[in-house]
This record gives sequence, C-alpha cells and structure tokens, in this order.
Amino acid sequence: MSEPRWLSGDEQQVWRDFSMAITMLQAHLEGQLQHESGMPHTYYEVLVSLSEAEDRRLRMSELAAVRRSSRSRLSHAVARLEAKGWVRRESCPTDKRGAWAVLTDEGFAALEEAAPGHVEAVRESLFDALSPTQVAALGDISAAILERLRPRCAAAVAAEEAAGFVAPVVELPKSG
Amino acid sequence: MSEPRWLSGDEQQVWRDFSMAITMLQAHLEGQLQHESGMPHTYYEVLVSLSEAEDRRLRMSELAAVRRSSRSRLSHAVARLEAKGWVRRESCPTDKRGAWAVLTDEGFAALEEAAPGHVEAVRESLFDALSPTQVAALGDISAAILERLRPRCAAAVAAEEAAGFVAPVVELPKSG
DNA sequence: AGCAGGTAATTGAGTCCTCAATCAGGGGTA
DNA sequence: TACCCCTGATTGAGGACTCAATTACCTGCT
Repeated sequence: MSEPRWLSGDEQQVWRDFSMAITMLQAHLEGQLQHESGMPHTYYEVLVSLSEAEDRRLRMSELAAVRRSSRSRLSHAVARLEAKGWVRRESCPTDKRGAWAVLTDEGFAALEEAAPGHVEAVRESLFDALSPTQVAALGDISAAILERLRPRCAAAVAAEEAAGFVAPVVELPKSG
Repeated sequence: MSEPRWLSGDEQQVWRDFSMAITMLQAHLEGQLQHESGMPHTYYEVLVSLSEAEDRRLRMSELAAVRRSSRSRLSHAVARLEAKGWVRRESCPTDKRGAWAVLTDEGFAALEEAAPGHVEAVRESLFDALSPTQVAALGDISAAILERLRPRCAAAVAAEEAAGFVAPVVELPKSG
C-alpha cells in the first residue's frame, strides 16, 4: 500500500464542517419528527414512498429499493409501522413469497399531520440558511455524490435495474 | 398555524438528493470503518478528538462538547472503547465527580491503522466526486448550516461557552 | 456547619439498526 | 416429477443510541 492521499488543511476543514453539519442536521430533524410525530425519519420516508406509489402500496423489495434500505431493516420497520396501524401487509397472490406493504388511511393521516412540521424544520434549518445560489450548488453536489456512490451501493444498483437504468459506458477515473 | 411553507419542486429535488446523498455517504463510510477497522464512525471521531487533545486526554464533558455528543452516548461509547483497550478512564483529583478519558497507546495505534483507509474512503466517495469549486462551495454551505443549527443545539452552545464563544447580537431573521 | 440546588457522569430500558441464519416459494433442467 | 439454486421476506442476537432516573459530588447561601 502506498502513502495514502491525506487531506490538505483546507480539505480537512471542509470535511470536518460537512461531517458535523450533516450529523447535526440529521439529528435535529430526527428529533423534531420523533418529538412532534412519534416516528423516526426513516419511517417518515417509508410513509412518503408508499403515499406516492400507485394504490399507496409497494412490494417489500420495491420499497427497499426505492428507499435504498436493506430488506431486513425494512422488514423491522414495516413490522413496527404495522403495529402502529399505519401500514398493512398483504400477501401477494401471484408470488406467494412476496408481500405488499400498503399505507392505511391512518398512516396517510399520520403523514399529513407530520408533514408541515417536518418541511418547516427542513426549511428553517437548511434552506433558510442558504442563498439560492448555494441551494443550486448543493443540488449539483448532491447529485455528484449520488452518482459517485451508485456503483458502490448494491441496493442502488438493484433500484436502478428495476427502473430500467442503464449505466454509462465511461470508466470512472481512478484518479490515483 | 398558517399554511406551511412547502418546498418548491426544485427545492424538493435538492432536498431529496441531498438527504439521500448524505445518508448513503454516511452509510458507506460507516461500513468501511466497521469492516476494515471494527469501529463505528463515532468511535473513530472520539479517538481523533482524544489524539489531538493535550496529553491525549479530555474530561468526559469536554469530549462530549467537542464531539457535540450527549454525555450518555459518550459514557456508553467510552465504556466500549475501554473494553477494547483503546481508552482508559482516570478519575479527576481536583473534582471527584469528574473523569478523564485517556487515549491508550493501543488506541493511538488503532487510530493510525484505521486512518489511511478512512481518508481514502472519504476522498474517493466525496472529494474525487467534486470539482475544487464545488469543494469550496460545500465548505461555505456546511459552515452556514452549522451556524444556523448552533442556537438550536444545546451541546453546541455548551461547547462554545467552554471555548469562550460569544454569540452575535443580531437576530436571526424569522423569514416567514 | 448544614442544606439546597446544580453539575459530572453513569445506568437501564427501550428503539432502530446490522449481520447472519432461516423459511418458503419460484423456475429451470434432466 | 424431482432436483437444485436463486429470490422474497422474516427472524433473532447484538451493537449504538435516546431518554429518564440515579449516584456522587461541588458550591453558594444562611
């Protein structure tokens, strides 16, 4: 192994600030949702994904792919959401191994109730802090990171194959 | 409560990409550290903070403040790091309630061994994906988020008071 | 001195995650 | 049909975190 490509002083500063910022931001939003709506952010996003799906239902593995979540995590999550009455499981007639996760009316109502506080928190802690230029830059940066992470994430690959995504032919520069 | 300030289409796109990007990035780095060095990212950062402190030691509450961590979390973490032999606790002679967390030689060695793989992962998944301009923008964005989050985070306030920080007198614009 | 209230740190229960193991059912081939 | 392997989903154990309660000690007041 050769000498690692250490971060420069500036890079280190950026990384530390970025790392701290996203950690605190996530903790802040997690706390807000947990406190005001009694659900973790992950569960909120599961409800959102279901609410946007056709008939407000998705197969477990589709849901996992959309959310870039492991099946195990999702299984636990849906079990808990089912206990809360926000999601219902239905077995799949065409594939007996399969299961649908279906958003219940109570789940939809819980989401409607949680949403305003959540978006307000997102706005207040993120968008209000940034200029329009910075917001645009953040969009590009996020897209670049996602692009970079895609081949490294099995769940992402599965999600895209399900959606008919075709990977670009160009090689990622190995830049080392 | 008035109508919430919903996100515009563009904002929503940015938020979803950003949220997914940071979640995947953290998961990626967490996995890398856990896999190659057997420690979660939080513990890695605890070791880093100790390694940079004078005599490689900090009081538990100082460490919590530096890391923006709850005392409870830190207590659990240090207990586990102690079990691994990477950190040692010493009771404080001047304040019998207090405790020092001291980085052991084994802990320092573990950090030295973990560092190259970790910075390589950070470089590969973050810096290699961004142009120098984007890196600079990300630095500014992160600083703005941190600034915004500061008054909302009790741990941050405590940390800054410990460091002699004086909050600016200006009001945050309520921008509603 | 004696006490009240605050601070340092830990503890335990409960939640959410990961990982590996498991169960159950498809789908191709001989 | 019988077999094998792959896929969909769940389970349980163990780790990391949160929140609330607790212990131990300091400090200022009377």
